[in-house]
Amino acid sequence: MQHRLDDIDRKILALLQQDGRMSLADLADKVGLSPSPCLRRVRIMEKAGIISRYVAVLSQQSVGLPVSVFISIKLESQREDALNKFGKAIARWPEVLECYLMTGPRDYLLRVVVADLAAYEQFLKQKLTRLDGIASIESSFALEQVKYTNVLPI
Amino acid sequence: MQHRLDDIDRKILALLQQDGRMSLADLADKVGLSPSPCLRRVRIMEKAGIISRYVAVLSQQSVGLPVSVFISIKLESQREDALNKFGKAIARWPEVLECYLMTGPRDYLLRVVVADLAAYEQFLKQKLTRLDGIASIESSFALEQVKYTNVLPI
DNA sequence: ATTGAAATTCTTTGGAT
DNA sequence: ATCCAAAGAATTTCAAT
Repeated sequence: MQHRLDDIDRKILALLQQDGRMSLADLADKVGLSPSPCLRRVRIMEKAGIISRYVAVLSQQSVGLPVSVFISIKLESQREDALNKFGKAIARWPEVLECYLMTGPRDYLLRVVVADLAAYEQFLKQKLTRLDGIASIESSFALEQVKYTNVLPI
Repeated sequence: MQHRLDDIDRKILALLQQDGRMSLADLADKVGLSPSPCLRRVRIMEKAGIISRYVAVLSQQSVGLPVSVFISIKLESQREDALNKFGKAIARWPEVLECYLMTGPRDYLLRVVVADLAAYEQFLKQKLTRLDGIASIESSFALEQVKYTNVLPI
């Protein structure tokens, strides 16, 4: 699973993180290879799971889902099965874009994306609060997305 | 800037969010169009900014950056120029993948990605705490990324 | 707005270094 | 491990509906 990345690999990753549809010819050119070894490297990194997937990133605004809500959740029990059960339930809901198990007083941190406050209320009432084992919920709203990138500082 | 999406558009977006490299032939087939009108729709949504970009998503683990830290920051002043200045400084640092201006007692919420605790300490000491105007900082660590997706529930 | 086919460009394979 | 060149796919354009 461990794979030693050299400078060319890192350059390929940096470029593909910025433009996942860059043509192989361009990519090869920019890293100083010809297309076939460049493709070879890309395929190796895909198979190794270094490149997980290629996706289109949409604008939340443009599709009518401008609101990000961060929800901190404390469970009644931190036993592993309780945590796992909760995690699985959460992961099924499409409104939840990110979910982290956290250190500190709160167990989970979620980023939930909705159209407006009414939709958020619906999510809370019809989904989140119907789960068993929640001790407390705390919500904060994002007024502005100042930065949002997938680019890892490799 | 407003663009009315029909069912086919939404289907295209759903598919491209899951696989940004799906071939046009496949995509067209799955939404019940021939390639050219399908491409037309994609191009329109790209130009309208609905599709912001195409990217490769990497595994944090595999590239040696397994740690996500959420940092809540309160500023001394919430004046617009103070907020903007802070936002711009934050956005420049590659360790910061996400940054939100928030409601409530904390002004900013950041997701910072690092290799380990030592790298986090470096980030704090050499970057974040050197900014003027910070009243307080609070960090929580993600033990596990339970869900992380770009797929918006359109 | 969509079709279907032609033209172009890109990806992918394989033999040679 | 990389290069070059040929083969195979895919994207993109355009005249017609």
